Amino acid sequence: MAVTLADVAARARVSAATVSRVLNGNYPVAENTRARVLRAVADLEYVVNGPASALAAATSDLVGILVNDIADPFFGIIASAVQSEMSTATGQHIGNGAHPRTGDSDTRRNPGSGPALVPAGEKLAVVCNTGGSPERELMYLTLLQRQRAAAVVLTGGAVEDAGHAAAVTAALTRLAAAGTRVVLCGRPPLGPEAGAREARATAGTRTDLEARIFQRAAHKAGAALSPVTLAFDNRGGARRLTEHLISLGHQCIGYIAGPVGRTTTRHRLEGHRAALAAHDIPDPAHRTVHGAYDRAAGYDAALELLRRDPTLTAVIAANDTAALGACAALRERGLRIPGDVSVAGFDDLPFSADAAPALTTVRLPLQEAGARAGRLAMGRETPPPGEITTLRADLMVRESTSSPYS
Amino acid sequence: MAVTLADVAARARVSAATVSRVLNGNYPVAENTRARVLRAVADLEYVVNGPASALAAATSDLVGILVNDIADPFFGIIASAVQSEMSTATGQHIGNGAHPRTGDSDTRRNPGSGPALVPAGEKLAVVCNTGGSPERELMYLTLLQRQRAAAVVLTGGAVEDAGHAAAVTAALTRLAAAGTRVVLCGRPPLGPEAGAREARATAGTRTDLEARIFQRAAHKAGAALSPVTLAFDNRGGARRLTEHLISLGHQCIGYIAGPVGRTTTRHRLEGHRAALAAHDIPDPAHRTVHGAYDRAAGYDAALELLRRDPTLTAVIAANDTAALGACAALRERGLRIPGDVSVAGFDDLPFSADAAPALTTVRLPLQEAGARAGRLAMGRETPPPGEITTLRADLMVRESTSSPYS
DNA sequence: CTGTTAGCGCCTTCAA
DNA sequence: TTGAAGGCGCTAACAG
Repeated sequence: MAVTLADVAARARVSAATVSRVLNGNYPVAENTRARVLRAVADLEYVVNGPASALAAATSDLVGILVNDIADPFFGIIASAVQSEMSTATGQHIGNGAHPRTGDSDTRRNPGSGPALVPAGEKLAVVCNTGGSPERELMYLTLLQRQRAAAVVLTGGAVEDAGHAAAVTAALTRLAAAGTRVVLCGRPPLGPEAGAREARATAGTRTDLEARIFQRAAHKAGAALSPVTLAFDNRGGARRLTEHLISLGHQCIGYIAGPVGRTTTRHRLEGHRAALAAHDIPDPAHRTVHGAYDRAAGYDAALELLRRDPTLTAVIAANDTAALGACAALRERGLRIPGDVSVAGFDDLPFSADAAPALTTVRLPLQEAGARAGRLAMGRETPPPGEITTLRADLMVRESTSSPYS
Repeated sequence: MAVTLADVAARARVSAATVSRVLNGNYPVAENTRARVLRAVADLEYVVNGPASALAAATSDLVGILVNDIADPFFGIIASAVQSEMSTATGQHIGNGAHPRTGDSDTRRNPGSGPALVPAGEKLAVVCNTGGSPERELMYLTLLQRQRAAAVVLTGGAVEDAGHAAAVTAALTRLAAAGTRVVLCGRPPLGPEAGAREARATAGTRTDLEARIFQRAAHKAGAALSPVTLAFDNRGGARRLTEHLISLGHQCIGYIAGPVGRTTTRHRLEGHRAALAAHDIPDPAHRTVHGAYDRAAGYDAALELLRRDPTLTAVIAANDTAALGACAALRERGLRIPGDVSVAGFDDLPFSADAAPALTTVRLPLQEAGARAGRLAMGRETPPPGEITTLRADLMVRESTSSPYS
């Protein structure tokens, strides 16, 4: 059927072993032999059989990046950074649309037509969209283990459910045991404690079966698994944001939280509440509304908050997208921002600075996080001591917030 | 090292073939044998070795989705749709953050802990970010061929360069020859003609080598390759958009085009110019500025257009993101939208409706396109007659455009 | 319905 | 520096 190593070997009049060696560049080969082989490869348009080589070598060049929502730039930015960092060729983002450069770089270019020359060691970084579904997350993890992926990067918040936490921990443990590098990026650390706390928190509603499953997985995982973790300081950022509003004079702040049962949602909400508590500002339950991390949810939530308490002077959303939805809702209600109501978001996605008014928010170093995760996944950067790094979350004050007395 | 089929077979006291059969569900197996095998699989936490099975079966469950910019929701939305359509489990997007449902669905669920049960035939849909780089595009194509991908979906505009077009055509031809399904989504059709026209257009600047390469590839590809194509009506949409502005009374319209050398850029620009020409409105070159498809480019371009011609009454951007950047620039210049200057975009991304003022734009059925591409890639939908479908591009009139006399 | 027998294409010792 | 040979784990005919 397809061209195989043997065909190339025959044409180059060498053994298959030699062809393998020049292709993998991990063994000395005479220069002219090497040239002959390369020519044969080009002539035959030979393309390595990935499965075969992965089988023989017991490793593959697949790297999986799991995201909760690929349509959300939050994840797109992280994934993009992970990928660029992983590509050996320093492929730049050709944003300005310049014609592809044809200059010869250091790397030898493709001689003639035929398949693109893939640098040895090049990884196939792929992003998998879980859509926030625990089942799909586990499925992808299994699928990646099947492929004997070289590395797996999990991004974004996790679902808070003891059973699922245990299952993920188990899956990651298996992956790690199989030699796959595991990196958590913008995701809270794993570990028995995390799961245990959840287990306690939801104990009332959990079945015995779930409890047992969890115990088993937690036990197996034990201290054995502690993947490299890059976490965002969601709590701290949220707290600083709310404190900013408080310092402006706001006392009556509505909070549009993310979906319930997600770590990110909880951490941001905790930060918000910590700020309120620190200033002895009451926080009645009706001032918090949960919703998805999208525009429509922000829109609906803002309306709901207003309905519950028309005296609100500020609204904080769990992310920028929802914040903009909230802005739209407030505007339609005839309220001016920040004149009548201040609005703030979280993440500092690119469009936030361009909104009208520009959105006050919390900047997360998405790019940096992705890049580091990429290097970690490639094994090009040694994990930080303790294996868990917390990334800064800086307050970005812009035009959408002001004093309520103005 | 890892648990293998043989281990499972031994534990279940059956042959490896039998285990394979129950796992792949493509062959009758006695119910109790089947149960025994499944139990062994769970006990041993066995996970299929993907490479090995791909090698033996000469196919894999990998499906690649190539996008130009994963951080751009335009691609995120398409990719997301492709993926959901591909997942056999009707995994919904859990947007409302409800706790994962634990109800037993029709599909048998994971018994106990252990690896997630992956439905037979489940594909691993992965998205590859080319960053708009032709080299990376080719590299990914080769990498996917290596993996013997089941299907490849190319999304978005293509780079217009004879050499590259030929290389892509050649790569896709090889892929198709190897049994990989190829789908073009939101990307203009391939084919010798397309390449040929480009070849002619740029003949002056091309080297003989490139010409020869192209000839060869075009010849090989010939009529042989005509992948299923889903194209957007970029020309028509752009034309209708510009006509809308003209009908409002605008005569002096600035155009912020996308990066040069891209099909999408050219098609939209052509539609714009066709509208102007049809109404005998002059179109001096200085009214068009090229830039990336991002916010910063739109911002800069708007400023440049204004500098060149302060009498502009409208600005059309090649996409929504750039349009919003342009809005920001105009606003900073003290111009009101649409009072002083009308602004329009393209794509109708979710945030466009929420901008202030809501953006007039052209809606592209991204979701629908992605979903169809997904079905096509899975072979679940037969290609339309002629194998090339053009998707509608509907004008969405909102608040950012108005008569220049208002 | 289940077991047996060959490979699938490549990598990797081990010799030469 | 190169060749020869065995096996990686699974699937797909064939038998039975």
